Amino acid sequence: MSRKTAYDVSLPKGESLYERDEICPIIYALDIIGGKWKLPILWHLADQEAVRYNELKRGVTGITNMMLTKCLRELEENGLVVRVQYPEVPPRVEYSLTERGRELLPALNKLNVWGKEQIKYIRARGEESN
Amino acid sequence: MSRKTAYDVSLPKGESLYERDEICPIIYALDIIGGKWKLPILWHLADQEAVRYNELKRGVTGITNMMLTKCLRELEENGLVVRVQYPEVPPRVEYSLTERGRELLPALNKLNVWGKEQIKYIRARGEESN
DNA sequence: CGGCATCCTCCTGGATACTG
DNA sequence: CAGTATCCAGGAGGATGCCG
Repeated sequence: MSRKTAYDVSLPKGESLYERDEICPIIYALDIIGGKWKLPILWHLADQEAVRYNELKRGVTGITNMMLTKCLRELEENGLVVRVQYPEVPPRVEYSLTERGRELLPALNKLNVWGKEQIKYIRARGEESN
Repeated sequence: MSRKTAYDVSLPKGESLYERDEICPIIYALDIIGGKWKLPILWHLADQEAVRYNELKRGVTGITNMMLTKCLRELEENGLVVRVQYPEVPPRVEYSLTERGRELLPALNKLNVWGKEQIKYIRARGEESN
């Protein structure tokens, strides 16, 4: 989805979640962790110290080299992930979450709680229509 | 983005944010509020009691009838928004957040806080490279 | 006023093959 | 082992026009 213009959503002022005429931090955040693979990658990094490229690839089911590399680069650019390359043969590269990356986890956890409730809610709703 | 398979991300068990072999609540949540217009619409509904269709359209800058209608229908299906139609001429339709929709706001607020920090972080980083 | 139908474009992500 | 390069399909979203 293209976000060229949507950051500056104009709204009436007030105590809303964001400030007028600013880029929206939530949309900004979601762009960073958006797409099909960013979250799976982040989770896989979340419960380990450092993970090697192929280890990551095995962990994130179905991802291709292209997408894995691309996502890791983007996460790195945004400072959520660090890449450490060891000068060995065969090559070894390890990825891990930065402090900034870890700071995102509580927010995701909130979403997680809501999402679980939502799943229950939708299921209950589906059954009552049977 | 197609989520046909990505819900069931396989990960080593442990105290990670989600349970193995379950659909991931975070991805589920992000799918519901994802896309270009859902968040702008939700915010616009967040600080009002009830909003009429064209009022909403004026508030969410740049959205077309098609996208507005489509997004509202999807939000309604997921129980975040209610549509109330009044039997008048000319027709009047009002949209508002449900309780479930409001329960999402605290989670978004967390993301908002992180996003603001992230913006500062990225800006600082950009300047140090000048 | 509050939509829906149709057509079209572009961008994300997939498939496949190759390399230092 | 840890990636790149190239090509391609599908779907989200945009433009435009019509309707009860």
